Amino acid sequence: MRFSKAFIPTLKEDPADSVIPSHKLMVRSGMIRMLSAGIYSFLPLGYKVLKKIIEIIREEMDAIGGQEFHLPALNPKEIWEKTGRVEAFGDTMFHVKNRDYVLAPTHEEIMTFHARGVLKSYKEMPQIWYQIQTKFRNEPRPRSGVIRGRQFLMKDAYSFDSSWEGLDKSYELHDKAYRKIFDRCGIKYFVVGASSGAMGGSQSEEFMVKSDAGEDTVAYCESCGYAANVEVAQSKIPAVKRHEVSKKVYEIHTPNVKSIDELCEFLGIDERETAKSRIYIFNDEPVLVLMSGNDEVNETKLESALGGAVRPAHPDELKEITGADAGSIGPIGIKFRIIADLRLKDGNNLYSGANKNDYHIGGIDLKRDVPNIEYFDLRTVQTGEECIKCGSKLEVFKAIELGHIFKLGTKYSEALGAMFLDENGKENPIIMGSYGIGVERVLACYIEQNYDDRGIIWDKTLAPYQISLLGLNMKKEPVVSACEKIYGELTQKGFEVLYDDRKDVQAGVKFADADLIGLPLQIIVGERGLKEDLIEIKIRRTGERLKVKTAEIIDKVQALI
RNA sequence: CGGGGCGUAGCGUAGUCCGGUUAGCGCGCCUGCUUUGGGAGCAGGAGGUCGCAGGUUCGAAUCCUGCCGCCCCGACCA
Repeated sequence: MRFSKAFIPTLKEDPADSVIPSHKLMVRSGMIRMLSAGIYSFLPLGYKVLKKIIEIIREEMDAIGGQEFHLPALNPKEIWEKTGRVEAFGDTMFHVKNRDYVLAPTHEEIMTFHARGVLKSYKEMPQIWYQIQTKFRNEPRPRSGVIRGRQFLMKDAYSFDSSWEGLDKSYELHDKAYRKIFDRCGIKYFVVGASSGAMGGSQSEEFMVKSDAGEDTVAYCESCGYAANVEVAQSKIPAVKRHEVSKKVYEIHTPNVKSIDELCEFLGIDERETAKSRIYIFNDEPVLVLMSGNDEVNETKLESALGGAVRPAHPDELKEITGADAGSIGPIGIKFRIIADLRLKDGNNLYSGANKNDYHIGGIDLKRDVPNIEYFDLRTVQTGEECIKCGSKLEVFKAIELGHIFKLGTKYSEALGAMFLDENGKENPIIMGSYGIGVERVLACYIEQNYDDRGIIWDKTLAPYQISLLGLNMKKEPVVSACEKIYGELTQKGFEVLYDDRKDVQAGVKFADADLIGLPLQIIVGERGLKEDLIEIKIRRTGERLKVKTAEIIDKVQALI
């Protein structure tokens, strides 16, 4: 491609509305432009990369026996009502105004619809069906460029099995395919066990990339590879020690002492001797949640312990419920349900609130004084705690979810009546899995991991072109003819070359654009070098420069790429 | 949806508090000449409903009201 004919609108300055590096660089290098919040147009350069990612995904999906579909994004609302997901998605789903259609945010329903009545025998399974297609989600707050959009490309795949063992196998196949896809794309990722959330189903794993732009928080152990979303992560943090002798319960006047830190300072004790109370509302009933010291309540863990959605009690409800404000609440004298973090199990000689403002209680023995207490893992893991598996230090950080694989089970097949006959002629719901990859996120994450202060750094696999050919002064005949020759030969050999043949552009501008766009190799043809019969090759990633005889340039490029 | 910020030419911005020339600057764009290995120089030029609507005023980018859009933090999130 000749730069003079290409539409690659590069920008010298960062766009004002972008924050993260990948977003800035995609806009600056002319890959994308925003149309509206969370809605991006891919320009030719960006679309070239996207197509390469799609092709890798397609190859690996085909390699595990996947069959590619192309389903409509416009769906009758009725089918979504059958699975209860119109309500489940709520405002996240786009609704068409002048007909009873919705824009599909995913495709479990539609794939199941097609399986229903067609996959009727165990003999026809397993099946893996997938597509690479646009999804629509009315995100309340799109952000980070292409990472969270209202319209985005997803590779979504669905497996249909006649047994749970079959599902395990399909799930394994996807796990392997995903690893190959991300490896081939050159992305450094890790896999975490996750809560399956509103998708339903049992096992699920997320493929994550470490990034400050991420929306998930994960705990990761470098030495053994343990990784888990903080929603479910555990650590080896020691339980509170039970002392041999339990003291008696006694009240302490603690004026203006609100936080655990203040309490520790006031009494000269360690935070491990304290129990913090939080009040949550579950099914319109209050629940007191007791945590050790400054441990944070993990609401996801709390919800799975209780088996339903919770909300923190409002500050003005607290006094009515407990008799005290936040900071003075404790387990003694509470008549409603009390649950505590496992770390506190059978703890004694603890300090907690007295349910009376400005008072705390010491000498609490949970076993003796709070007999109905229930214990669950409720705390949020912190950086520096010991890995639950190997005991090394855990690191907690933000990450972007690139892909997610789920064992769905029979939720959708049951709701939509997708049944098959087994070996015994008995009717059963098809056992399903569902597997997604955010295609633009693969692109954005690659860039997040591969850039410097000059621009993007492409490996040849995803690079929109492999080679930048820079004709430094296109008004000089020797430069032009050398460039044309190289361009012709490389193109003939099947290389994708972006040939900067712009006539009235300064050398500096060409260098800057080449570094910004970031193709792996730059062939630099200038009058100066040609006088000595030399052409320069620059390797974008390392900045290394090689001077090569004109006659050897093609061989050298082939060797380097 | 809560909190904060912003909206002036294709991009980046000054001016807004305290109303008053023809709305300024840099980049980019067009023409000509020069320059040509790391974002050139000179000269000339085009490009603006100052987000939209209403109001106050002799006069509004500037003050008031409403709306829209964009970004960030939070909530939410498959």
